[in-house]
Amino acid sequence: MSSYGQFCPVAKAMELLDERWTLLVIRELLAGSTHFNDLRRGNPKMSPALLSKRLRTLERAGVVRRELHDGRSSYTLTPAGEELRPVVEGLGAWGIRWIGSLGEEDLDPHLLLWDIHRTIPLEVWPSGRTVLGFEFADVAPRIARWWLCVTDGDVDVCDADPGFDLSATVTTRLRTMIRLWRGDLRWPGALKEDLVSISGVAARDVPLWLGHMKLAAVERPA
Amino acid sequence: MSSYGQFCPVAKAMELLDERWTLLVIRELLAGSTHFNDLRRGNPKMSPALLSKRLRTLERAGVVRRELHDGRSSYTLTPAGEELRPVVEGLGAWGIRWIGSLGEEDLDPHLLLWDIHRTIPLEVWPSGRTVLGFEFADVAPRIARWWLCVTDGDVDVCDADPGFDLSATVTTRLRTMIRLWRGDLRWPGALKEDLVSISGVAARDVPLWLGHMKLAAVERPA
DNA sequence: CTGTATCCATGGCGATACTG
DNA sequence: CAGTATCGCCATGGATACAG
Repeated sequence: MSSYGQFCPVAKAMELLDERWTLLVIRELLAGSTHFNDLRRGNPKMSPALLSKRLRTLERAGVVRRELHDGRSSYTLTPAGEELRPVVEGLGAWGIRWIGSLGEEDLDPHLLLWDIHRTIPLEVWPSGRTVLGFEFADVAPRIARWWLCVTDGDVDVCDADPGFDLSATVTTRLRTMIRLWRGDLRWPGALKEDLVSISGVAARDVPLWLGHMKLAAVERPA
Repeated sequence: MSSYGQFCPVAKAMELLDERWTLLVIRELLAGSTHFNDLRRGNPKMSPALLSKRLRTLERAGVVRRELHDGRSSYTLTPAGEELRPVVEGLGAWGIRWIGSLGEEDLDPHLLLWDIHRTIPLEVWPSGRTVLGFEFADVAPRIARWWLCVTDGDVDVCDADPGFDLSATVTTRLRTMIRLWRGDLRWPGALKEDLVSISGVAARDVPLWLGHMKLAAVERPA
């Protein structure tokens, strides 16, 4: 966080915000994560030491507030931090418009399921228990199969078979599933071209159940 | 520019944009600078090697376009780069609202005059030549005196006496002048409290001539 | 669960000089 | 004017282990 030697407000903002991981931590807080390990789950490649350091810096800067509730610490955004929402959303909108290509290293199934799990449109899922399976064709067997268990408004991500009956199973390449989630690819077209297949009694409902990430709605450049 | 290992558009955007100086270079391009040395003037503490590297990275990313006009290279933003304007403006608005305190190292008179020189409201200046002097009380003598020469829509910054008659001279601390320029402080109050004094025949017009930086209009938190 | 403590390698970046 | 070239430091941050 060394100084740029400028009085310009953009420079002063960037002194705090342009350090590696910082805005991604804020993105997680904006998304509603409040606990240390949730923040880690949203940024799995960030070391805990560095996360701790970033949180402390943001707290000193008045962007993050740390509180202790029955021995558990929780992190929330102050009004100053909350005001970074348009900036982070603007960066996301820009990113999805202009950074189209994803490298292999960007395709993390855990991150995909974690993101799906927290923005899923629960209101369109049936009541009772619904289990949705994923099978990714092109990743290591150990992390190729995932389950989403939705039980009366509660969502769980499993990387091991929970044992319940499956309402449907989605089979595709991880890259394809991520492109669908990001809105780079549309469900009808992907199904028609056999880029993805859905089996099970509730196969027709899966696209509706999953939806897209919020930024998927951003228009793309012509 | 190492990868975050995430498909999230915010993360992909930050892979490119969170490197030191990058968004400040883009800020300069958004402000209208097109030549290498103009970009340097806007970021005087950035080494030319690093500026060169950043420009190349941004060009590869499709954000900056480099062109040669009669042997002079010029840099302009592509549509993708131009679309970063709301992000940079958002960061500036956030910065001026929430990062109030400026360190001594942020108070660069050259940067102040350079910024004034390019956003000055020429339409309210008289026709013919007008010369405005600055005297900063609290900086090293070598960089304490500056002149702004406005000649029929052309603005020049001088760090040596141009020799013309002065329409007015502004005398104040550099910090105070910067606070006025940023809109942290208002001219009437500063004059009344003798934080700044203006001498010369056109003394009354100086606040109007100078105006403020654009972000000065941003409302501050209560 | 919520972090701290250490260690270490890397390479980013600052400084300076120089060139066509 | 518009950059390259070179050098070397040190801080950043990645990895891992461990602790209250």
